[in-house]
Amino acid sequence: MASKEKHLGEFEHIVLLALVRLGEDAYGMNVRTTLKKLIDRDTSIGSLYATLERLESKGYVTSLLGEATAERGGRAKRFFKVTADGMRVLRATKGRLEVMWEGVLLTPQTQAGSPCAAL
Amino acid sequence: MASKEKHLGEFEHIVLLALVRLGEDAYGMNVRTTLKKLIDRDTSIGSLYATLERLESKGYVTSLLGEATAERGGRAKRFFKVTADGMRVLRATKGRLEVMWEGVLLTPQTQAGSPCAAL
DNA sequence: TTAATATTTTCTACAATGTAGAAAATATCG
DNA sequence: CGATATTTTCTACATTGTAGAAAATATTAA
Repeated sequence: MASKEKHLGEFEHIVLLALVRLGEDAYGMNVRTTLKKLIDRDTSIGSLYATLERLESKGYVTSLLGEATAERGGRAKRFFKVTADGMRVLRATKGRLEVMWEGVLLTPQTQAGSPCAAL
Repeated sequence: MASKEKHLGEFEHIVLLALVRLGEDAYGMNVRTTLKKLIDRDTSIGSLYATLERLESKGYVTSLLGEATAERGGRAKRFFKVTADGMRVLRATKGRLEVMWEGVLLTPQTQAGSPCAAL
């Protein structure tokens, strides 16, 4: 057959992007606050870690426990890093979305007769 | 609290876009072939209709049975139309994705030190 | 040292979305 | 009518999204 592409879920997509952006500072709680700041998205810790773990089991990210010498209270951070495969699937996902969006108008007052006459 | 946004699932997103593009000719089987042509995505009929129905129950599309006077064999087509709400959620989804993608590099040879050093 | 507090992750459950294929419906044509 | 063509409906299950309590583990105060 054809098309053996892997698809990123909507939230997986977002989380993976947050990890890329955070770079060296990519750990759970930080991803959470980042999503809140950037797109005002509220996510529970459970949702986040479940997704993080699934991304890891798919090989899109790897994780490593942080240094125990941090000067703060609390449990050790777990840092995540997006893998080459993770970047690949991000690229593919973006590409497909771009193709699908091609020519689709978004203005609230879409002109009649256009292929996008929903409004 | 905040952020009462509705999120489109990955496939819902794609299907909604296909419907917009197909315009007057947006019915199940056609969406299927369109997805295959545009992004080489194989979808079973079951997957497609399940999603179409969910989109309708959320108010993102409406549907209407086609004319019985079609000059061909087979069952009547069911045409779908994206609603104003459907367009709204598409816009919102795209906006969030654009924010998340901002500044994220995708070239396979990403330069070291950049926030995107996965490759 | 022990308790209080702070920070982050793990665990457990369930809801929503994605996926598939057989079956049903319904039209034309020989 | 029976064969064939086209499209949708139905039934089931896998994967992803969601949440919050509990656990782990560090610092600081008593």
